[in-house]
Parts: sequence; C-alpha cells; structure tokens
Amino acid sequence: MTDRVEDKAGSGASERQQEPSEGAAGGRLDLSAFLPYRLNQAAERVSQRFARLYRAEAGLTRPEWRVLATLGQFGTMTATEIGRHSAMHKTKVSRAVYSLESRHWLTRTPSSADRRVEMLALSPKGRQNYNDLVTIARDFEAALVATLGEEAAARLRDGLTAIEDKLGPAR
Amino acid sequence: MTDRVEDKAGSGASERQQEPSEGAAGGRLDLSAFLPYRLNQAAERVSQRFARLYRAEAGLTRPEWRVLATLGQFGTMTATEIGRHSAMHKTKVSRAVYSLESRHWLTRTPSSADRRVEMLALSPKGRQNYNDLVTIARDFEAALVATLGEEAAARLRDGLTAIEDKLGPAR
DNA sequence: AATCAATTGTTACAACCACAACCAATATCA
DNA sequence: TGATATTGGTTGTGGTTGTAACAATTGATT
Repeated sequence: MTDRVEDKAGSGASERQQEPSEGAAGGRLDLSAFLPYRLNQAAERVSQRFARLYRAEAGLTRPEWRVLATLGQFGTMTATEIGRHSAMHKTKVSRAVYSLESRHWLTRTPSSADRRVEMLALSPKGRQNYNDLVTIARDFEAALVATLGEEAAARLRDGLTAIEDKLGPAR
Repeated sequence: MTDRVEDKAGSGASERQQEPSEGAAGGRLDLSAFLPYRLNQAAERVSQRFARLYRAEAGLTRPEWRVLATLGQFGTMTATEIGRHSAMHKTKVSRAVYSLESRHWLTRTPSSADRRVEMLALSPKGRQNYNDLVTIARDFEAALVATLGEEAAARLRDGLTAIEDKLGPAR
C-alpha cells in the first residue's frame, strides 16, 4: 500500500536510492518489511512507552516489573516458577527479587517441604504498589487499543496468538 | 476465549491457583494476556530463532546483521543513515561497522563533500555474504508464514502496520 | 544406605549496551 | 571574519545481561 521507506528527517543532501550493485542472485531484502524486524520494532516501541510509565511511577526496571506483576497475579511462588511464567532467566529473577526485597516489597519464606526454595510473596507495601501499577497497565493497554483501533488490535492479537500457539517458548 | 494461563511443565507439586489476597481495588492483571508483554515475547521468540541462523551461518551479532542488511539494501550510506533506517543507536552502528570492516565485508570511503562522514559500502565479500543471508532470511520468513498460516500472518502484519502508523518511531 | 544425577538459587566473569564526554568538521549568525 | 552551535562519529564508563561455575538440597538407582 504505502511506501514506508522514506526519510522524514530531510536533513541529508542526497536521498539514497535503492539501487546497489545487485551481484548475480535474487537481489535485496527490504528490512523494514521483514517480519522479524517489524515485530521487534513494534515490541520495542510499545515496551518503551509502557516502561516509561512504571519507571516514572515506581522507579522499576523491566525485570522488577515482571516479577512484581507475576507475584501480584499468582500470590505466592518460587523463583523458578516466576521465571517460567514471566519468561525470564534465572539470574534476572534472582536479582529482581533481591531488589524488590530490598525495597520491602516482597518477603521470602523458607519452604518446609523443600529447603532449597523460598516462597516469595508480596508484602502489603508491594501489593499496594502492584495495585497502582495494574491500574496504570490497564489504562495503558486501553489507550493503546484505542490508538490502534479495535479492529487492528484484534488482528494483532490473532497474530500473536498464532505465534504463541505455533512457536514454542522462547527457549 | 481460551485459558492460556496453564502450566504445561507439570513438574511442580502444587499448581498455583490465581487467588492472591486482592486488597481492595480492582484486582489482578493477567500478564500473559497483556499486550506489551505478548508482543515482547512473540518478538523475542521469532528473533531468537532467526538469530540462530545468521549466527550459525556467518557468526554475526544482531547489530552486525542489521548493518549488513541495511547496507545491502541501500548500497552506500553513512553511519547515521544506517542508524536511522535500522533503528539502532549511534554507538551500536559504530561498533558493528568496525567489526564488519575488520572482516573486510565493507569499505569506508571519505566523503568529498563532508569530511566528517565516510561513505560505507559492502565489499564483494560482504555482498556475497549478504546474498547468502538474504536467501536464508527469505526462507525463514516463508517458513514462519507457513507455520503461522497465511491468514494469521496477514492479521499479524495488519497489527504491526497499525503500530507503525499510529505510534511514532521508538524514540 | 551410598552413590550419582538432577534441581534451586546465588555469584563471578565476560560480553554487551546506552549515556556522556569528546574530537573533528560544518553550519549559523552577528 | 570570528564566535557559537550543531552534526558525524568514536571512545570511556557504569550498568545490565547471559554463561558458567558453584554450594546446597533432593531424587533416583543400586
């Protein structure tokens, strides 16, 4: 439909035409139409905007937000369970948990059944901040959907569902 | 529609029920249904799979692949232009360019018009590798679309287009 | 019971990244 | 022209991340 490879900065002198040497084989690839690239860019744009909110509101990093969100949703879990549900690496979880614990937003309770693990849960302070952030998150998502339009948002969700269903977990 | 918050690992003893204390206000947020999270996960899954390919084929990092792809598409550009078209930070471009130059995949030519900039272009060796990677990229995208199904892929593209159109560039 | 394998979580280390500082060159404007 | 601001690109630094190694505990096998 549209062009999509224009340069809206307008500063440079010569606009680069898409006409390199093109050796022998099948030619170029339009990066800005390449699905993995587009997905990445879209995710980054949305995530950055949302990250600004919880960083401004609570000074959280992304891993901290995810741990908070997971604990807020499920109540009490171990670190590995958090990692599984939020798709984060062990060490990321470990450090985010430590950080939230330092803020007294969560508490560790040794498990009586398995002495390797600790049960993690939000403190009242943590839950209060979680509740505030949930409101912000809901508002953000609603605003995003409104911006995209219900129709486009629904299609986006369909596409994401397909990826989730057909591709396994990220690893 | 569907549940989406189940745990297919099945290893743990007690499955966490979604029933934390729920203070006073409106309750929890299902992270795995939250649009920014879903977008991020989907992008990461796809990117990781594709990254495995060009890392195995050519030992490239993601910034290096993007610089290669951009130069391959546009022929000759400056570092700033590469950054603008591939949405990468200055320093990332600088170091990726240096790395590709060390492999003799690209050449620098001082610009006669502006002695601050250097015109960057792929060497024959670089273009050859680019051509190979373009084939891999096309195959990957085709396989991805086939996996998702044409229908779902089209909806995904619509959603991404909406994000690109309605949301500005990542910063 | 004793050994070996697997799991949980933390930490050391190296790679990577963005921010800021910086140099060189150009543009702006008095 | 001369002073100042702006731009292109590189480098140093602090912070973040993943890999690997590790201690502690549990499970499996005999």
